[in-house]
Amino acid sequence: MPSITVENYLKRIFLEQQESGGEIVSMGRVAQAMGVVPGTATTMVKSIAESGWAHYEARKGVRLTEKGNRMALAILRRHRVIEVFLVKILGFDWTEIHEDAERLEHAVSDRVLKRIDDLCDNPNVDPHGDPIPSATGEFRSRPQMTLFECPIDQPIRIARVLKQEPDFLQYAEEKGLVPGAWIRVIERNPIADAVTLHLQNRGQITLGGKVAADITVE
Amino acid sequence: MPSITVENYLKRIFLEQQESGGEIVSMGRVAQAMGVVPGTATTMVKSIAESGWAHYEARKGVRLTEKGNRMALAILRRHRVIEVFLVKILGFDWTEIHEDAERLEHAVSDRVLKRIDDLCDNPNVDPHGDPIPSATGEFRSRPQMTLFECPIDQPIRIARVLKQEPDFLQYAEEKGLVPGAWIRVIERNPIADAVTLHLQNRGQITLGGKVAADITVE
DNA sequence: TGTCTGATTTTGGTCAATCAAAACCCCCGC
DNA sequence: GCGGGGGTTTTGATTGACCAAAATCAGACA
Ligand SMILES: [Mn+2]
Ligand SMILES: [Mn+2]
Ligand SMILES: [Mn+2]
Ligand SMILES: [Mn+2]
Repeated sequence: MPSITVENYLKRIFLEQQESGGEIVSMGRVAQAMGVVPGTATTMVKSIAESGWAHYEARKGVRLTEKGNRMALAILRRHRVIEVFLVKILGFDWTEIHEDAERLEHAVSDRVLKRIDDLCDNPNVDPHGDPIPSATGEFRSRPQMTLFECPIDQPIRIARVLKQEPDFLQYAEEKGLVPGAWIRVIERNPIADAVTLHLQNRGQITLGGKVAADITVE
Repeated sequence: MPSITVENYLKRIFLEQQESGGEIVSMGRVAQAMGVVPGTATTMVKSIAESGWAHYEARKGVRLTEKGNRMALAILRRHRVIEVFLVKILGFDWTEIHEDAERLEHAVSDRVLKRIDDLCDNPNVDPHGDPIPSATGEFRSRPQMTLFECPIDQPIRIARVLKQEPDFLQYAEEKGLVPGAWIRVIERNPIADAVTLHLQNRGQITLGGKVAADITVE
C-alpha cells in the first residue's frame, strides 16, 4: 500500500526514533536522514500522518502510530532477511549488500520473503548483527554494551556493527572485526578517547571513541 | 537509469514488436498492453523516444532503437531468470510466479542477477519455456511449431506455454500440459477449431484453436 | 475526389515527490 | 521583556505518470 518512498520514510523514522530512545523525531532529522530538504520532509511527514502511519505535531516532530510501527517493522524485516539471503545464499560479502537490500526490500512480497526466510533458516540477526523483527512484529533489541562500556581483558564477542559506511565495514572486515568474532579489550583511555583491542591472531588496533561506541559486544 | 515505468514500457514494446514480427507498434497497442489510456501511451512513448530508447513516428507507431532493444532484453532477462529462481530455488509453482517476477525485475542489480543465474545453473529457458536472453544480449527465439501445426500421432514435447493467464496455467498444470512434458496429437479438426491430445497417462483432452496456438512443441 | 470514422494526439488537470527561497515562529540570552 | 537566529513551514515551481475529453488526422469507402 505505501509507495516505495513512503516505505523508506517509515523505516527511517522508526530507526531514528529507536536511536533517540523513543523520542519524537524532528523534521530536520528526518530531512537529514532521508537526504532531502527540510521542506520536503515536512510535506511528506504530513501526508504520512494523513494516512495514519504517524502523528505529526508542527514544530515538534513526528512519531509513528501503532500501525506505522508495524509497517516499519515489516520493512525492516524484509531488509534484514534479504541481507542474510544475499550473504548466506548468494555468497556476497557483508560489507557490500546494503544497497541491494535497500532496493529489494520494496519488491519482495510476503510469500517470497517467507521462502527466503526459510531458505536462510529463519535467522534472527542480519549480517551486521542487527536484530530481525519476527514475522509477527516482535522486536526486542536487547541492550548490549559497546566497546566503551564492556569489561576489560576478558574474551568477548562482537555482536553488532552499527556503523554502515562501506569504507568502515571494509576496514572492519579486514581486521576481523566482524559480528561473532572474539576479541579482548586491552586498554581504554577516556581522556585520549581511545580503545585498544586485541584481535584474534591479527595483532591489536586502537579505535577512536566514535567508532568504538558503534560496535556492541556480548 | 530508466524508471520502473519506463522499464515496463520498454519490455512491453519489445514483446509486442516480437509478437507482430518486428512490425512497428501502434499507440493503441501499447496503451492496451500497458493498461493505460491512449493519450498516456503517446506521451510516454514520445518521452521514451526523446531519451533515445525508441523511434516514434506520429500516427504510425513506435519501434525500439538498438539501445532500447538492449535495455529491453536486459529487463526480459532479469524477469525470466528470476522466474527460474522462484521455481527452482524457492520452490514456487510455475503458475503463480509472474507477479513477483514483475516487481523483482526492477530491483535486482547486475551483480545480484549474476549470482542468482549461477545458483540456477544458468538456465536458458524460464519455467514457461520462454527463452532467456543471454547476459550479452543474444536472443534467438528459435521458431517452433504450435499444436496446430505439429505432426500428428507422434510423441512430441511441450516447449512453451505462451498464454500467461493464471487460470489457464492452473488448468495446464493440472493436465500435465507443462513445458517438457511428452504428449501426442490424436486429432486435429480445423473446421471444429479443435485439437485433441493424448496426455501422458492422464487421458486425453480437446483444446480450442486459440489455446492450441499458444502452446508450442519441439 | 470528398466524407466519415476510428485511431491518435492535444489540452487541461491531478497527484506524488521534490527543490529553492521566502515567511514564520519559538526559545534563548541579554 | 525583547530581539535574534535557527529550525520549520509555506509558497511557487518542476518533473514524471496518469486520465478525461476535445481536437485532429489519415485512410477506407462511396
Ligand atoms: Mn529502501
Ligand atoms: Mn544490516
Ligand atoms: Mn515489471
Ligand atoms: Mn515467463
